[in-house]
Amino acid sequence: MPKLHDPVQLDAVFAALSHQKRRAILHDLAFRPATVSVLAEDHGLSLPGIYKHLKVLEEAQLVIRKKAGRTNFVALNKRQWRAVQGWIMQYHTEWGNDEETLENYIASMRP
Amino acid sequence: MPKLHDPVQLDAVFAALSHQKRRAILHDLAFRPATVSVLAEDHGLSLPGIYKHLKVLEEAQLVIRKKAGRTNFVALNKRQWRAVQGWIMQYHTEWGNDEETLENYIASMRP
DNA sequence: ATAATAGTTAACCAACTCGTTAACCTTATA
DNA sequence: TATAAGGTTAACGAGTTGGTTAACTATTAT
Repeated sequence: MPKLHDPVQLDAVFAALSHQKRRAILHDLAFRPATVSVLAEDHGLSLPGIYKHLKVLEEAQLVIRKKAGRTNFVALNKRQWRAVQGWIMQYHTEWGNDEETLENYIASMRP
Repeated sequence: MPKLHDPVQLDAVFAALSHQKRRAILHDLAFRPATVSVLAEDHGLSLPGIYKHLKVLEEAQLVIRKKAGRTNFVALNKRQWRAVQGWIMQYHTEWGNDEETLENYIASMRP
């Protein structure tokens, strides 16, 4: 599994994912590429509105774009998506009750 | 694997992860719980500074807290962390070159 | 009872976000 | 060539973020 390391990239990726419409756009793009105007239509946004979201997604490298004439196609960047999955999955937390763990820890800290 | 559904929660979780210091705090907490002041010290922040970050993490339910006297202990909320992993991993993208996929798609769209 | 420790809250500020409308550029189409 | 279609850019405004210092509350130690 590929993995992200650059903090600036990670900031950008998670900021991009922190907005419902951008997650919805990615969800769409997971099935098929789309044009800028179709995305605007489908997500109830003005063209400048969708444009900004796409810019955020592109700067996070979560999507790639390709111009064909005056039409601009957008697709999911699977490589980056897998990198995000890699980052998230590197933290394996064991099963167990947090409250209990914290109680024990506090108890162990008492003088 | 548990999974997140509420868009507001997802917004909060990814916004929380979109800041380097908060990711560093979570990284710390993955090993052991800590107090507010120790976290402030370790991450070079004033007490109000760390406090705000912890509030963001707590609202995203990524950490839990427990007061013991005047000391406030913070721990990773493993359940929520696993839920985030679940959300991320539900999108399985097959291996393959995006550029190529997009090229093919554009070609298939041409009149 | 006084003082120190641990944390919280308030107030402030510069920078950024997310939406808008209006103006503009580029590439078809009539 | 003019017009339309598809995108981009600029400018603005309400709201949020991330840090600070100063003031305050609550708990422990002397």
